[in-house]
Amino acid sequence: MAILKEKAPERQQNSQFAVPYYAISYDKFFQFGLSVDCVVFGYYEKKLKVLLIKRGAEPYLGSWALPGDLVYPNENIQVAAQRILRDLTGISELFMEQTKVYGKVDRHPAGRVITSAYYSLIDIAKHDPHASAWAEGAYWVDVEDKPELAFDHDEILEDALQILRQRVRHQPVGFELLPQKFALADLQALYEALLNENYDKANFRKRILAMNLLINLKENQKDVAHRPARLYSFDKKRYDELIAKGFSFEL
Amino acid sequence: MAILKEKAPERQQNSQFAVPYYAISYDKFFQFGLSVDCVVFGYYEKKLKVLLIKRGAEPYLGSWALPGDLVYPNENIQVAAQRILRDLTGISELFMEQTKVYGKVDRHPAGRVITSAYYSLIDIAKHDPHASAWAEGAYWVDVEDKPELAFDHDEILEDALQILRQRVRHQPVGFELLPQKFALADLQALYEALLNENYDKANFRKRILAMNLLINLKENQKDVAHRPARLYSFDKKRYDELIAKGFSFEL
DNA sequence: TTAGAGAATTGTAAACAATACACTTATAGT
DNA sequence: ACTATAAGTGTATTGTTTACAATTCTCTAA
Repeated sequence: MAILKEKAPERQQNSQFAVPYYAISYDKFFQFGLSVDCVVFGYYEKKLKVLLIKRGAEPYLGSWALPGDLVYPNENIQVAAQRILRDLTGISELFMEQTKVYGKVDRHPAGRVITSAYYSLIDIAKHDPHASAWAEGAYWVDVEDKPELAFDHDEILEDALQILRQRVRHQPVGFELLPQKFALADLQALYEALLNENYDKANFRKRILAMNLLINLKENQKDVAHRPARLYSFDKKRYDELIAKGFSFEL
Repeated sequence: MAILKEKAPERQQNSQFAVPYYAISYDKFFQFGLSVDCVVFGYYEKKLKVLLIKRGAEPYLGSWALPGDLVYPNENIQVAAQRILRDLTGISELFMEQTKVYGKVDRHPAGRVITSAYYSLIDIAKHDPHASAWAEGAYWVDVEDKPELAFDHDEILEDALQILRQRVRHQPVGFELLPQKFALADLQALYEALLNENYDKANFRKRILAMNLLINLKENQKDVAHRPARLYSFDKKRYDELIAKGFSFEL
């Protein structure tokens, strides 16, 4: 361990556990509220959707917003996030990942509330959202055509979207948005919707299959008016193995 | 805007702005402390370093820790982060980026303190750290050979390291660790140290130059005992232009 | 002044991967 | 059995990456 710089001359101020010289009492530091806001993405009819609520309470009564709630003082953040999504969707084991913290002094009219944002991906067909207590209703809204949101939620959503696009390029999170069994064309359409690009069918298929992350279910689509496609599912076990070996997913 | 689900039956609980049914008062939600912890990376003698302090106050007096401090109730988080690093390094315009929030109920012995972590990259040669008030001293420590840290700082550092590696692959943040003027071999050594890989000198050079993100300074190294290398600097202006056009940096 | 050391820089053939696009196959509906 | 539609396959071309050798430049020390 290289030490490049020795101890500096003493000053006595700003100590984390003593009263600072300009006399703000220690308690003053413990006045923050903490909330979680969830950006829940879904995919439906070739469009990326986000789950929004209409606020049923002040402030911003009646406005559109991301689902979120205050965290209890004895509750872990991750647990709070799961609680909010469980209330909203009825699902308890959701894919969730932290995006960013938002803590502008004036971001919340009720006081200094900092919020930790999470994004989540779910298969819409499988799980319809309920409305919850603090909302008039929960709705799936097209991301491309969303209303203005309360608080700084527009910024939170924008950031989450950017992080989703980044992730989807480098990690196979996209599978969370699809049903368990899907055709390669479904996967391609999803990627095209998410990333706003078009891929060649033959080449997309080859690239995806070359990764060896799909299980061929030896089972075909039903009730389509043309040649039915082969169904696949995502091989999470194999993915974890590859990751452990230092494999990096690309597009 | 597609509405897939209408308003659900009413319940009255958990409201963000009414007292919940199990009678926790509203004030009870505003008891959190907020801190910022900074993971400052530097690069020196072909090793990745991190700036650590030795704590000069309880709790964890005498332990190694990341530099950090409580945020004032009227202070923006980003501002607090800059303040902490300015106290420590004397630099006011540092590259900083949020990594994650840590909020386990018991992570801090003094109460419920959630912390927002930031990482930062600086050119060690240019800026020596001071020790600050709450620390006995600030030291550059080899990341590969670091002591155990106070609080959950081991986890924070580990996560930051992972994020740094991810970033450095896809965005040219690495340049922040180098002096303004550098040789291609310096850049290669930096990448090799960061990512723990070895690159072919000829191919690395071609890949980097093909990106057109370096400015050839038409100026050579001095005082080396062999053919001096051409010096380059990073062309941030051009990078911003490319990004605006949807360019994505790779490795 | 010059030879040798050490690293920078350039060049290139071969291996590999990505792309465009045409072709073949399977099912449902008429 | 014929047509429409989309699934799935094959391949030549082009472009990129890799490995490794050859060359150039400057310093140092004889």
